[in-house]
Amino acid sequence: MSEATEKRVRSRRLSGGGVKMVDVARLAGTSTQTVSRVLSRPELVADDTRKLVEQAIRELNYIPNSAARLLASSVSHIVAVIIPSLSATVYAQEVHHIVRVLEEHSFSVVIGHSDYSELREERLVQSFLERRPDGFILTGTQHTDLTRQLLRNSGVPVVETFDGDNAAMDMSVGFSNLEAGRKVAELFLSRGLTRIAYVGGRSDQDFRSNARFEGLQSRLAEAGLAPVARIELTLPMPAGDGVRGLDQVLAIDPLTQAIFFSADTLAISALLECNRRGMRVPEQLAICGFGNYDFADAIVPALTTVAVPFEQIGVLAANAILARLDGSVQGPSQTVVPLQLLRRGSA
Amino acid sequence: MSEATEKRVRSRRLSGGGVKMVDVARLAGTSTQTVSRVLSRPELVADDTRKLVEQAIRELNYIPNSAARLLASSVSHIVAVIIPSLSATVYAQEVHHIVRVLEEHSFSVVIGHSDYSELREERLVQSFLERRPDGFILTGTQHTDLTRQLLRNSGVPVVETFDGDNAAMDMSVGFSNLEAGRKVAELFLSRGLTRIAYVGGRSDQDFRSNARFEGLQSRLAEAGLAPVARIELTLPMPAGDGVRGLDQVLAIDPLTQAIFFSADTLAISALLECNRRGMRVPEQLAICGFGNYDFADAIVPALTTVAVPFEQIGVLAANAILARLDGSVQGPSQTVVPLQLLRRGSA
DNA sequence: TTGTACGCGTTATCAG
DNA sequence: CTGATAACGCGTACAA
Repeated sequence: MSEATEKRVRSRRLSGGGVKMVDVARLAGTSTQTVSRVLSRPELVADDTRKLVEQAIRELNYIPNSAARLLASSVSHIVAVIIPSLSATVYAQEVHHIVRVLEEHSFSVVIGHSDYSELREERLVQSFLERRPDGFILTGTQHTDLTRQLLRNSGVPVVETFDGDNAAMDMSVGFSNLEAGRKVAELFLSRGLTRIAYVGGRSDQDFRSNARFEGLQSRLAEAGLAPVARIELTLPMPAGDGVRGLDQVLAIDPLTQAIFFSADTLAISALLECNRRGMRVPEQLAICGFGNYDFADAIVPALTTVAVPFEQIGVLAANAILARLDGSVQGPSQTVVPLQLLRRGSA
Repeated sequence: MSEATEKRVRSRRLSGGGVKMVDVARLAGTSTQTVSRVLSRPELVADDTRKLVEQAIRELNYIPNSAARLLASSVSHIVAVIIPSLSATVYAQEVHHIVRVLEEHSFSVVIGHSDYSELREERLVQSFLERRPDGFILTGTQHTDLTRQLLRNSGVPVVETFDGDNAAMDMSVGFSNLEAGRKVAELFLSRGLTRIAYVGGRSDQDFRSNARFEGLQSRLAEAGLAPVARIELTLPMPAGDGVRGLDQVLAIDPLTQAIFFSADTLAISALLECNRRGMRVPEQLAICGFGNYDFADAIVPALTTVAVPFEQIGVLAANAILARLDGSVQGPSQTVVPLQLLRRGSA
């Protein structure tokens, strides 16, 4: 390989044009230290020197190397986010707002899918830890022991989201899934409905859905109702699974009066299927969803559902990390955001 | 600060427990080089030594520092992905599959939102470049000059997605938006519809929507039809905007026979609104969407739409980066994935 | 198959 | 306000 070729390859890999801080310093006639200061704490540099440096930076198209910065300063400006899947609107929404907030504070977000598996989450944590993130945002409070140990050991701020019922390792921003279930139970009870079913994710995959079921179940039991039928779907659940859930419920009890679906996607597809079959909603079958997604109030009848403030969760989670990093907040914290039952046409 | 406290703080920030390769080497009784080899090319190490090292790694909970690795090897194992917004299902889906594929190859994905702005994209590129990513995946082919220059200069593989009509800077994986428009025009023509409207994003924001409009318009013009009415909505467009688009179209021409919406979300909400108003679809008004989202075929009448293989786009984009990185593919490339018009009930 | 010496690009420390 | 020097933790090249 000729020297020229080698140089080209090298600079390509470096992908910074090969220009580094020394080059800027040389051109500006200062030391690298001053360049560094202009970049991180410009107020400490004399105006003239600063302008000289800034000029040199532009001229050379200098792009700092964050790896070198991390190595020297042990601050990565990275926040690692692990969610079950980006194809579920819920999590996509949450991440959207996390990214939005963190971008404003010049943090980068690296993202990973646990695919609803604690083990995959563990592997991701392990691999993300190599990047020395300044914060972690996880989903739920269910993790392997190793995950907990790794995280605790690393000392990185951790926010667990979507679960306000269980204790968090560090910080948490979530809502009470138990309460969601109870709210829906109340609704059904207030309408005098007694033959009730629940459709959600598999109990070994979706722990937060479990809590919603528990809430529903326990409140109904308090009212003296028989245990509700429960259908467990394998995650991820495409919208069409709502129809399958509906069919399984009706197979168990054709006279079922109400179904609580663990996600609006399921509820909507079930409701539309009822329309198609001529089953009257809510008279013949009441349907309640969870999440208040797009179209929940556009379909006919409009979907009764539990509104979850996904945006707020994302924003608060990001802020929790930021607050811990800038030192304005110190200890653990547990934030529970409110849910709202939206009574519309379907239940 | 006591020495102990100082040490604790330090190790917290390092978030790797402070254990480094030398520590592992020391415990295993080898050199760091051997540890390094065990991590990257285990086959070059004798079985016994390897086991010793692996044992030491476990015992110390050693977590490699990717910044140091990058600094020494100039490989970051990071791919930067920039999309307009994660709250649009399209992009969330695409990213989902990008992440899925890249995770399998132990690449991390950092993600950013351009918010449909070239300038914000430019700033993101600038900031991501500091991390020396091994690849970039962008959306569309519309970028600022600086973005192009920065990217070209860096030598990083770049994939532009969602636009198969325009020339790419390096590689591209997309579909023809022009063709999408033409396909829909054909459909309307075949049904003898002549008063046609288009509802999409603002022309200065959504360039790919522009192309769909062009395709529609030009094909209709070829058939001798008058220019179609065009409604421009400001991005991001919540689903409810479909109704606003519908209203604006009807305000311009109450006798409009067909509308092509630039996204299914808009089309679905408009269609449901038509149902509510008692406007018969497609007899009175034909509706065609774009994207084939969830519920497109669950509503009544089922939505006629253009199916876009978002998953395939994500997978191909990720693979394009990977192929370039492992050297199996060298030059630029332009991949166009096929679209499919799904004729269903609404048009 | 393993070890040694050095460089990667930046920031912290401390002196001036 | 600025500069010299020493880390930061790992991979590469080369030698053994």
